[in-house]
Amino acid sequence: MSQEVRVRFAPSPTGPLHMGGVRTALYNYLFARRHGGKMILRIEDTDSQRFVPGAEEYIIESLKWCGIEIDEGVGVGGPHAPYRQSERKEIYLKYAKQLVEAGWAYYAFDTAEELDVLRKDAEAAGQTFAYNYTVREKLPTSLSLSKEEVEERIARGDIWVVRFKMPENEVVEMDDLIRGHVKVNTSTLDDKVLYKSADALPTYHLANIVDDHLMEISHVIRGEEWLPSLPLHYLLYRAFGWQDSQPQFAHLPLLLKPTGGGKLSKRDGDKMGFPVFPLFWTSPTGETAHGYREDGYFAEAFVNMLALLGWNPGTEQEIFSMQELIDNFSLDRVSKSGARFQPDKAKWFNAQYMHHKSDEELAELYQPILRENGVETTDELAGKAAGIMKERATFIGDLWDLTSYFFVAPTTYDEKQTKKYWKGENPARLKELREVLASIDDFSKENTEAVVGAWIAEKEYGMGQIMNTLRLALVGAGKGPGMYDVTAFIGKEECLKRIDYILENLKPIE
RNA sequence: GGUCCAUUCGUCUAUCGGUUAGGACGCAAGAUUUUCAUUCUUGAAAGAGGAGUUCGACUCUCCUAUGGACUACCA
Repeated sequence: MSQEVRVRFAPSPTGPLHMGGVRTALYNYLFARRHGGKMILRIEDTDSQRFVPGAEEYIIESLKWCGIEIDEGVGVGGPHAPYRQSERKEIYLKYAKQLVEAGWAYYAFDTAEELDVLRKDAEAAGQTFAYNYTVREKLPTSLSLSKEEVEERIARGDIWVVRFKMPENEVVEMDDLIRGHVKVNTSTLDDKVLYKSADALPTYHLANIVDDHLMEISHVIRGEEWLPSLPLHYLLYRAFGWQDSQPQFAHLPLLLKPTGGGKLSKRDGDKMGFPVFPLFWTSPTGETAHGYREDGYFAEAFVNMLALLGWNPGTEQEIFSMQELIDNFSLDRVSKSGARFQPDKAKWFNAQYMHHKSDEELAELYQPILRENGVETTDELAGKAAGIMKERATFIGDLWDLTSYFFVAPTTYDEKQTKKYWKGENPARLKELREVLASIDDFSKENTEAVVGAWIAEKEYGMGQIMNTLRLALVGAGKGPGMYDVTAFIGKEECLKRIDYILENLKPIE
């Protein structure tokens, strides 16, 4: 690529960023890094009505959590600052006027209410109202009104908008890096609003093109929902005379609901029992939504899962670090069709990352949970316990259930296991085993296993009966790792204590 | 309704004209095991339909069907 790669992620702060947005950001980031380019974060807050306090901070924190680094933009600054469109307000009017003067746009004085009426009337007549070449010279616009009247209306403070003057019958030919060649006839398009005088702000279309141009964006990688407005954007580049430096476009397939039936939306999450947001979210009105982070997902697993939803490396590798994603990413391996999000797969990815964590990493993550449960222990022991059981866990939060008996002696016993093993000769045998254990000096896993194994063999006892009875005493249930993992972990003294406890406190089943 | 995009196992996907259509998740069975798991092995499971082009089509073209997006003074 001869030209410097500059991509942008340009969310609108209308609420928490959902996972589809995170994926768009991720693909932009991977593409930028892959080509040694820059990743820009621009906040598109041109809709004052829908602005949600806290959303911008949420977006920034989400990207940070995911490891998506911003080179330029809101929060980090850069040569094209400001990167928040509300702070660039004064830039856009000039460009809107430039378009009007060049005959590519015009003023329109309709009120929102008037347009609503026109739409309703058309609907009632079984038609669709389109603001386009068929009506723009009949409605109050600078195309139908005299120059004087237009100036007068503007001067006296009538509200107006600038609309793009969509050519009447022209085929726009476009190229998309993912979809290939696309053609659209402009007659099917309408005259989009580019600028609104009421709040002195541009709409997405104008702000987007102007900023992408000013910020020297080389590639626009965004969701497929923008594909229908691509012809307008092409025409805008042409109207401004910027077609030579126009960015290349790539429209990403959508993320669909697990059930099919539509794109994943902000409301789907809690309804279907999985998070749709990266981070926990509290809206200004107090509503909350689950987040992957708080639900126990590792950022690396979340990113890995998202990366593979709509892109694949062409090999059978599925586990990728961020660096591996960067090294392998390319837009031509992005699929064209929407990808249904599957919560089960997300869990699987998390489990994979869990299994590969070191004891040290696990200790750090697990300690807070141990403390919550009233356990004070060393990082070494926390990590060791987690390490023994990690392969059975999907989330860090699973570990407590899986390892609590390493730290806390059972005082109640699982009913099923009790009925099965706390009967017959087993209690007496456990007493014998206690003495065997008491005589062992080297309580390591290997030695204990050798001594106890030899004893069972010599006595010709049933391995299953002995071990499960011991398990009942030490764990309190029919679960857990190999018995000698437990004995070695809790140590001789604690072992004997737990055996004594069950012998004294649990009545054998007759 | 209109415009545009898409369509391989239930799901995510590989295949870039010639394959027994491969992998992963999930599911089922078996093996291992002192328990619960893990793990391992195996299995079931797909080219939407119809025309063409071609020696040959999942792959190219067209039609149909289905799904989706867009159709705001929202992004």
